[in-house]
Amino acid sequence: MSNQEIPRTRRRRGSDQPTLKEVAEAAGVSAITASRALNTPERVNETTRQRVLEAVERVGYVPNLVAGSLASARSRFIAVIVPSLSNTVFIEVIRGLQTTFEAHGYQILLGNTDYDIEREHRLVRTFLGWSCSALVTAGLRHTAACRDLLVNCDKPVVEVMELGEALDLNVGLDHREAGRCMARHLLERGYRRTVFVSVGTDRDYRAAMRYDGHREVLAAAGLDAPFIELDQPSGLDAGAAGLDRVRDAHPAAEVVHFANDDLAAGALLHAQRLGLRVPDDIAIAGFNGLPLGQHITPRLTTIRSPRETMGRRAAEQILRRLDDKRVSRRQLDVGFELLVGEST
Amino acid sequence: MSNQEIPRTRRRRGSDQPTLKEVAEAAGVSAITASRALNTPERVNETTRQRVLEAVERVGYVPNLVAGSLASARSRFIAVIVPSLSNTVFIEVIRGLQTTFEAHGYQILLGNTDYDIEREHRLVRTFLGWSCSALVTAGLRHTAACRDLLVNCDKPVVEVMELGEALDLNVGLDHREAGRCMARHLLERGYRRTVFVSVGTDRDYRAAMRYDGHREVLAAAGLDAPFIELDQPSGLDAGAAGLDRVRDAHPAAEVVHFANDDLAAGALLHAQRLGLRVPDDIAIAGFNGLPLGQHITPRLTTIRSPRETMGRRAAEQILRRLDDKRVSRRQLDVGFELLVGEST
DNA sequence: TAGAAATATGGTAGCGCTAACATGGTAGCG
DNA sequence: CGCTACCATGTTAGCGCTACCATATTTCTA
Repeated sequence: MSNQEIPRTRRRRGSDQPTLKEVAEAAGVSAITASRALNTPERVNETTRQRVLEAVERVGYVPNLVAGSLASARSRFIAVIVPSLSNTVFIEVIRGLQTTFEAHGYQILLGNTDYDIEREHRLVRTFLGWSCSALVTAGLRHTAACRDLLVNCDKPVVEVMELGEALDLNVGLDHREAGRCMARHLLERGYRRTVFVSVGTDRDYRAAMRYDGHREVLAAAGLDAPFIELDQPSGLDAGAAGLDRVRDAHPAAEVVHFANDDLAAGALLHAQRLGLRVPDDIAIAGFNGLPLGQHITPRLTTIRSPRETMGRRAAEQILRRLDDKRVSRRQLDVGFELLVGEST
Repeated sequence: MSNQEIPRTRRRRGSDQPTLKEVAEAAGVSAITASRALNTPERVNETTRQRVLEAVERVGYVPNLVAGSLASARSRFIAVIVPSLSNTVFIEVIRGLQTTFEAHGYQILLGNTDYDIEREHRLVRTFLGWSCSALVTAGLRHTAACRDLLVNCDKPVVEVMELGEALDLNVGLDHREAGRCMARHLLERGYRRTVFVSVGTDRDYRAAMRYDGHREVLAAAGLDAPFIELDQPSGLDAGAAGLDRVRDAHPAAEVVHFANDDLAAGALLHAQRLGLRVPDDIAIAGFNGLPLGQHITPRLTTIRSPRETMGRRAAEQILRRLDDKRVSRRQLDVGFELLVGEST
């Protein structure tokens, strides 16, 4: 029969980008040598390497990293999972991670949980599907299934922000102690009637931990520690509203301990507008140590958290682990610093 | 011979994670059916689909997205390239992109150029190597090689922030016009002696464009438009320093037009500390419309740029393009809004 | 100078998945 | 009833790269 079934090759090149094979042909070497010239240059002869690099230029080769990852079963991705991009705190941690990792040739895969641990779980699955080299996630609270994935994935996992019972590596600070620290400062200053103001402690549970520390210290001094939770997103507006709420519900309050500097600064600026004298009429304290607080008059008393450092340290721990140098301490306390301004 | 060369299969499973094949076996179907059950559920029988999903649960399958991308020649990555993570402006654009893309099942691959277009070029290469579905990059300035890559990659490319001669899609605002707008406002208010203060215009060239607009309007009114460039990173500190520089170099200045709100707010807070009356002793204007400016007394006159919206619009354009619905306008002006406070 | 060790390169076989084509069964229609 | 149309599923062949092993050549060592 003249019309035989020709099992014609089914070509389905993804694109018409040149491949490593074409580079190899252009350089007159095998594909594997071309691969080595690009990835482990010390394992090929210098002149060969030059020929390959030249061929890369000539044909306009862009390595297909997807194929490389599949073949080598590792990518150069670092999964970074944060609860929010609206909070400077996480941005700065990301910056620390990003700077360190990018310098070592790793890419950040950014995920945002919106404070939902189910979403965290889904993101972890996705990122593991990308064979990421390591994962960084904010906080110690996860769904059970997510914990399983993280424990069994056999990759470095860093939980950042707070300290505690971690899955693998842990870089953060002790929020309860930070709360205690500020409360002690307030007592030293002679304040007795405090109010702690926070937003959404179900989401920002670290704020709740700081409140716990605060309350503990006041309780030890035989004092009450009233608490107000605002039902709006954190920000300067919320801080202003918080101050109003305090003046309404606790007219005799001497000092307001805000869960973060955005709230505290909002309150401070609002106090200015209302013509209240800070700290004489009402004292104000915050948490985070944002630059803004140090520019307002009076300067805000707050606690500086080393956010960018936290990101850098986390990245360093991971890099060390990936280099297979054992990581000495699995838990790293980055500490904090009380900044005393004139607002208390 | 009893000791034949057994060409033993060299197994080199990347991990001991279950694969789709194992899921398929557990469900009693072929691999491709399992694949379809997960990716195109409408193409399999409902009961089959259920069996597959159940098998996925049972064996604890996590899809290998790297393999999937290689086979299908597309990933669900969107490359996002920004010059800095220290600037709220880019963060908010990223937030807009992130929210929209994550809702459609795309992952953000984040790159930071640190205002270096060579680094941008390298990032573009890397991201193309990951078969990203689309690229978003800040600004219209690229190296020639980078332009080539972007033009020839046959993927949606959006240049955000400013408007102009774009490679593909373009979402942004007219910075020169924003500069003009503020300058006109200042003239209307009766100010004649202005100073424009900026930082690193070689990097933040959009600030330079705003200055161009500012100068143009003043020149049309026959007025000089002195300019001061600070050599420190933008921030409240720099704003304070900027105000000092102006008072030193231009003691008769009536108004300072700052390149952004961080600088302007820093100056405003510094003026408070110095006991200067704003706007009577010196008026202050900014750009961006950050919340901070609206909380300071007097409120900052500034221009609100729709940053998160810019990200969202860019994402929508890309999604439409990926769905192959032709995108009507390739250039999208998101506009801006003059916010008049009491600082001018 | 033989033998070991190091260096440089190549051939082959996958990595885990999906596109393309093939097949068998059921429904629709004149 | 024969035809097409469609649906559900399977078979095969890659996607582009690198791990693993093998081989050839050079250098070093005893």
